[in-house]
Amino acid sequence: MAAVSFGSLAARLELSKSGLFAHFKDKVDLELAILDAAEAAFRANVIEPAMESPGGLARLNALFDLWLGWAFRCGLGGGCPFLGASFEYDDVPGPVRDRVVAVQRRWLAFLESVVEEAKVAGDLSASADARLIVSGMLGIYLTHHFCTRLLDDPSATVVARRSFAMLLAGFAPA
Amino acid sequence: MAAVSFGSLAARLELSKSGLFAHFKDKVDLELAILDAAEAAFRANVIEPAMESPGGLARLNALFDLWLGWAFRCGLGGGCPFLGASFEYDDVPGPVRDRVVAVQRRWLAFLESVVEEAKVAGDLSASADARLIVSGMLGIYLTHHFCTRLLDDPSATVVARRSFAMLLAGFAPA
DNA sequence: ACAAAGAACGACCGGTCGTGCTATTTCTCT
DNA sequence: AGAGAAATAGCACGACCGGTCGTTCTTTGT
Repeated sequence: MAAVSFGSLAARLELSKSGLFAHFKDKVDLELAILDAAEAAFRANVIEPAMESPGGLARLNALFDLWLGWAFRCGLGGGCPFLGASFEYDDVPGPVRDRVVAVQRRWLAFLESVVEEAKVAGDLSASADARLIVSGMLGIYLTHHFCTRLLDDPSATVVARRSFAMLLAGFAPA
Repeated sequence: MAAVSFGSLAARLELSKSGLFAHFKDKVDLELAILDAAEAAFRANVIEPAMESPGGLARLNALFDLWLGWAFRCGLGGGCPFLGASFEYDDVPGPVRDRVVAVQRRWLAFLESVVEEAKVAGDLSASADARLIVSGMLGIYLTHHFCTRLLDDPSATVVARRSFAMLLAGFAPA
């Protein structure tokens, strides 16, 4: 978020800096709007397409596939905006951090609910710890982001998919 | 790294801003020095203690335990400096990013070598993919950092340990 | 005793940041 | 066509940024 400023944004929009203030009264207002837009993009490009898969394991697989690299696919050159904001604001109290926390918690809770669906459908062991599975998925996503963007590792996506397969294999139904 | 500036650092050190320039000629010089110091702390508080464990799986376990939350244990209030720098500089070319990349690559390669040791010692399946294991460990570390610092999740450490146990269980010797 | 070196100082520079104020333009609705 | 609202522009502000300057003070080696 530090990458975006009124000055630079106005220049890129070919608009005066003060003209932007007609739309965003504040810096935090701007940042919250960015998060809103990112959330809408995430919903449209990850959640909604996955909703066409039947609930349970199929949907979980679809969510994982769509989650991986979604920002890149949306043309967001800066990587996942939620991850960026998460690491930038994990130390900075305020409404922006609160929003980021809320978004992340909601997303993880949603993933957990899909895992629970897969359990009742018999696609995953009834004794599987949904929390552990979602935590594992988050780890794979974080690692993929890390290895792709920082380390330029071309095999990151392959490794991520294999990791996910192994994760689920550990919770296969009895 | 954006959190540290010559002005703020000088104030905290009760020293004039220009006095700092006698020690660090540049902003990047300062940042590289910070990374050096962080690396020394990491070596002293994670790697060296783990070297007292016998090589192989025991050392891998020690490394994991010492890795988790090492920054907090060292009094680094801002979380793992390498993670912060990684996400801050994954987009910013230059000597700082290069250094961060080098540090991370070296650390992951080192972890991989310990996994290989555990394989030849028979503590892990000979067919285990070291890359996959290290990637899993990184994911658990990232998730732990994320859940601890952003989400204030008190169960993050327990989940991390269980995830690690499950990860290794997937590669148990035949 | 004296010179060289290092550390610290305060003042200052150009630049960018977020943010306010006051026009002016442009659009919309009667 | 004209009134009123919305959007945009221009300008200035104080704060902070990284960085340079010349100057002092202290230490150290000879």
